Amino acid sequence: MSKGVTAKSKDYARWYTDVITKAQLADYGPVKGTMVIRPYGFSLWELVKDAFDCRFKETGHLNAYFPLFIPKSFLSKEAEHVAGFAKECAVVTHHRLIADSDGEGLVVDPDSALDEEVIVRPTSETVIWAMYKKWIQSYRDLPILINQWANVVRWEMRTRLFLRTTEFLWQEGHTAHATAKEAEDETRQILEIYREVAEDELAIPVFSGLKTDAEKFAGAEHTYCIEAMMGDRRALQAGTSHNLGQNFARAFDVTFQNEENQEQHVYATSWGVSTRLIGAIAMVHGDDKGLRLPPRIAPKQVVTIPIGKSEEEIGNVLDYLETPLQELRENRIRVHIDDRAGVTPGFKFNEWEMKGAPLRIEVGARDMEVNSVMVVRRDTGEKMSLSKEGLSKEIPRLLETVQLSLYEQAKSFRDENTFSLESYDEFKSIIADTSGFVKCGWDGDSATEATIQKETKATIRCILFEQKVDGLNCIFSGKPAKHEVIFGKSY
RNA sequence: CGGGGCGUGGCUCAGUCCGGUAGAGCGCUGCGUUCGGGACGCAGAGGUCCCCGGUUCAAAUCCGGGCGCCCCGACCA
Repeated sequence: MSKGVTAKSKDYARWYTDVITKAQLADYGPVKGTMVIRPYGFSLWELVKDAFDCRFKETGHLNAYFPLFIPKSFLSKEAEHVAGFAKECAVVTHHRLIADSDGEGLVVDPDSALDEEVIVRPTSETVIWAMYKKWIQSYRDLPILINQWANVVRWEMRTRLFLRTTEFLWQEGHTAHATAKEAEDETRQILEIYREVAEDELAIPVFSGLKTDAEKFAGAEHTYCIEAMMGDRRALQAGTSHNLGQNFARAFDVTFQNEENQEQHVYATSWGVSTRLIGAIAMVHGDDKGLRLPPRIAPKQVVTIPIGKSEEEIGNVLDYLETPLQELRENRIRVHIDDRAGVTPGFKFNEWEMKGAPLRIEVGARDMEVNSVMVVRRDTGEKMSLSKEGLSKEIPRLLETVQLSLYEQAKSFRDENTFSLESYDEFKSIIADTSGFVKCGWDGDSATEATIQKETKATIRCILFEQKVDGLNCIFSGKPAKHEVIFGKSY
């Protein structure tokens, strides 16, 4: 691992790429736009995933798996949905390769063309609703609360590790309900889970709200979202929950008989978060030394680095630490001992800072003499000498402190860069000069939204749940505001 | 798809203008000394200079053609 990363202030995009690759979260795959998630990055993803998965299960959802391949014709059944995804679909047209006539290469066998071409799922609404049609007859079959963890493919032109890759991992929930209210409750319940995981586990403060029609999911009645601010003050959509109404039920003709024996279309929701969240964690918390991971999702919460001049001295340190570290493990703390030989302690300090381990324990002869250990916080860099006996109590407390501190730091940063404005001139200069979020009134007109986007590149990230529209005017038109919204430049 | 740049050891790149033994730093391997903030010495390994063709006694270097990648603009979780 070469030294350091490009300074955040110097080149944010490069800083980000440096951190992701040097912390060994991910690497570029051989096909343009693809990404390898390396073991450290995948461990992080697994912890994020579990935080969501257990909450989905607590609220009655079950995991299932639907196919990667979808008949091309399915995509076209819902008009908005096609328009949204058709232009970025990978299409499978053949099923065989043969040796090239003039050498060693392989070419597509023209005789192997598929009768019906299939697409690689960009999202699974269509296959899932084709199946739900078979499974739903009566109100007794409802609700269906299914989630799947899967990969999807969207053929993007410009990609960035975790933030936008051709293939990515995500979770997509697809539910079917008897009433509009149930579907709406589900959509909101999931959004609340997203908010909770983002804030409590990933330590990322978010704005929750509604997407405008221009920004909503293709095929949804309406879309709720959580929006976060990255370290360069740009917005990142961190999760979306869609109320699909009866759009997909109509497109796939999915009906049920209600208690009054009437045939009705089913109400639907879908919702997702993706590996993009890993990018968000890096951008919200990272600094010029690398990642800073919130303890609740850090693969290694406490990294111990023994210091000594010989194998024997290292052995003594490991003996010294055995009991306290065992106690921590029994307490379900993820403890790692970096006892690699031939690498200096200083190198290890830097490496684990790059990887964002929340706490580091350094132990050498000096500590053993006074029956203590040196503990260093990644978020602040603060070093403290703690008694060996107190560790099993102190470490969990410190991890909590770091968790909260990261959240507070991120929240202060976001709030300092969120401006409540009333003048469009100020709006333009804020967006152009420092970036950041602008909280302001909007007249609800999509033409206004489009013009602002054209002039400033800022989009409405969300219509806030908590609204104060009394006396508020539209930032652009000056007409009475219909909504209070957050504008920002987005990823 | 439009504009710009680049392909040389695992990585970052020099060498190309002006043809003449393929280099540096980092990384890697071995041994020794080190070890509380990215250690040092010695010895080594590692190359289709993107590909194809041409010019030449001789091509990483010149000429022609191709391929690939990166950056900037129009779409996006």
